[in-house]
This record gives sequence, C-alpha cells and structure tokens, in this order.
Amino acid sequence: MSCEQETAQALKDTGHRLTPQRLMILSAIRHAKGHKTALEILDEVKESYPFIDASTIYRTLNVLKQQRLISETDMGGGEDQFEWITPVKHHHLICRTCDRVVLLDHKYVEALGGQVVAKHGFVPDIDHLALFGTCKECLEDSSS
Amino acid sequence: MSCEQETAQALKDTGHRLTPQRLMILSAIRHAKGHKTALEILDEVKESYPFIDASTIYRTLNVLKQQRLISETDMGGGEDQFEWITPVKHHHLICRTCDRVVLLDHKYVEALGGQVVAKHGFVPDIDHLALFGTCKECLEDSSS
DNA sequence: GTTGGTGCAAATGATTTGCAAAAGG
DNA sequence: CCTTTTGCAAATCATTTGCACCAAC
Repeated sequence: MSCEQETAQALKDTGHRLTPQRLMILSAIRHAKGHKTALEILDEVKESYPFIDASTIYRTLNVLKQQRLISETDMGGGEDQFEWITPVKHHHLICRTCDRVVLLDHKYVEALGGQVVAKHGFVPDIDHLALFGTCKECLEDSSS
Repeated sequence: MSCEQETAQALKDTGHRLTPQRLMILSAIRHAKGHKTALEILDEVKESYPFIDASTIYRTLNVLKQQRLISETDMGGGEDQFEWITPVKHHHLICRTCDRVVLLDHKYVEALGGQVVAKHGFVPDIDHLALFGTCKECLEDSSS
C-alpha cells in the first residue's frame, strides 16, 4: 500500500471522506520541502483548482492535525507553519536578531522528551520545536 | 536599589520613558502569580486607570519583550501569555486531551539548552517552554 | 438517502497603525 | 523644545462560522 493510500485509509477509518480538495491539500503539504502556512497552501492549490476556499484549507488542516498527520508550529510572524510529520524529525533555532534559522537534530530534543516521560509520565508530541534565541554570528557581532 | 527601580533604569538606559501607564502595566505583570494575556492586563490596569487603551498595552508589552523583561508564550487558545522573567524558570506540559497543565522543572530544559550552545553556538532564550502531548491520566484512560 | 464537505460571505477577535494631542527628560 | 508615548479610531489579517448546496459512501 502506498503512502498516499495509507493516509486515505487513515482518514476513512475515522469517519472522514476523501474529497479532491483534501487530496490536493494533502499533496501540497507532502510535497513541500519544509513547512508551509495555510495561505501558502491555499495559493498552491488554487493554481490547479481556483475555486478552493481558505475555509476549506483551515478545516482540512484541522482534521489532519487531529489525526496527527501534520504538525502546526508558531515560528513567529503571524501565520502558523504546517508540516507533514515524518519519522525523521527536525527542529529550529530561530535568531531573534537576524531571523536566521538553524536546524537542530532531533536527538537532543528526544532526550528531553525521554526525561519528561520518565519524570511525569507525560508523553510530549515534540514533532517540531521552535526555540528562539541568539545565533553564533550575532553573538560574535555584538561582542566585537 | 529596589527591583522596581532597576527595571525603570533598564528602560531609561535604552532610551525609553517611564510613564504611569508603563508602571501600571509593569506592576500588573510583576504581581501576577503566573502568566497573563494582553487583554487580562488591559482589564486589570483599567480598574485603576480606565482610560488605558489596548494599543498601549501591546506597545508596552513589545518594549518589555525586546528588553527581555517578559516572555511571550503561545500556549494554545488564541491569546499569547505574557510573564515576568525570573531567575527561577518553569515550563509547561499541556495535555491535548484534557487541557491539564503540568509543571516541568527547568533543569530538564536547561540540559537541552546547554547542548544547543555546545553544538551550534546558538544561545536559546528558553524562558518559558510549552510542550504539548498526552498526560499520564489520559494515557491510562485510553489504554483501559 | 444520510452525513459530512464545500464555497461563499460575513463575522470574529487579537493585534497594529496613523495621527494629533499630551507628557517625559 | 524635541522626541517618545498615548488615546482614539480605523484598519489588518489570520482564522472561524452560518448556511445552502453538493458530493462521498
């Protein structure tokens, strides 16, 4: 069974329907390199189907989020970022000074997650963490 | 020098002015037990000074955030939470199922921060982290 | 058919902004 | 004085919602 079909089945199993709109939205998110905002997804789907409405995007995104097929992250800057959840997770270090974004390997975050489970029995869904701070370059600039 | 005066000086040093409105907003945040939303702060200040406007709250909050005197956290649910930054930091585990909020000691998060610095030279400002997931109780409920 | 989904338009609600008046230093 | 800050009103802008129609299953 292909990945697409698995997703389709997952939706059906939870009483949801498979519509062309949803398939287009799904495709837009899955084929994105990184994250996309709801409005970016809207624009992309509109290219092949101009009748799509923003409300359909938001409604579908909420369904996918509930199914934990996608993650939603507030990376600062108004619009939330949506991304397909993959087994290989990554996180972001966002510089408050220059807005640079540095990738953070999941293993560091995984360690935190493990401790949270051990200590509190709470299982965190850390699919996509965004940490704000100051990057190496800006630190060097400010100290010089 | 009292804490209040230190704050006042910090603002002055960066070219900001000390107005009664700012002092009231400052007081509302500092005396809050936990976090407060911008509109909650607005309501509180309005009790003693009804002419205060929401825009003043937002503008002041942004100034204080830039000075890193307060932290802003998206804890889900529309409005961001603002909180006075203290040396004793704490974090939250928020259950997606029952909305319960569990406190997380800073030491676990501190370890992650240390690794980020060591690996990337990036200094994260993890003043108030919010992790979403499933709490112990809800996990037990769902498995029974 | 029944239920869930869509498009449209209108509403919502937090946050922002332009501007003239007021006040801090 | 000069510049920042304020209050007010209006504007933004992402997201949500009510509703009639349509489409999955």
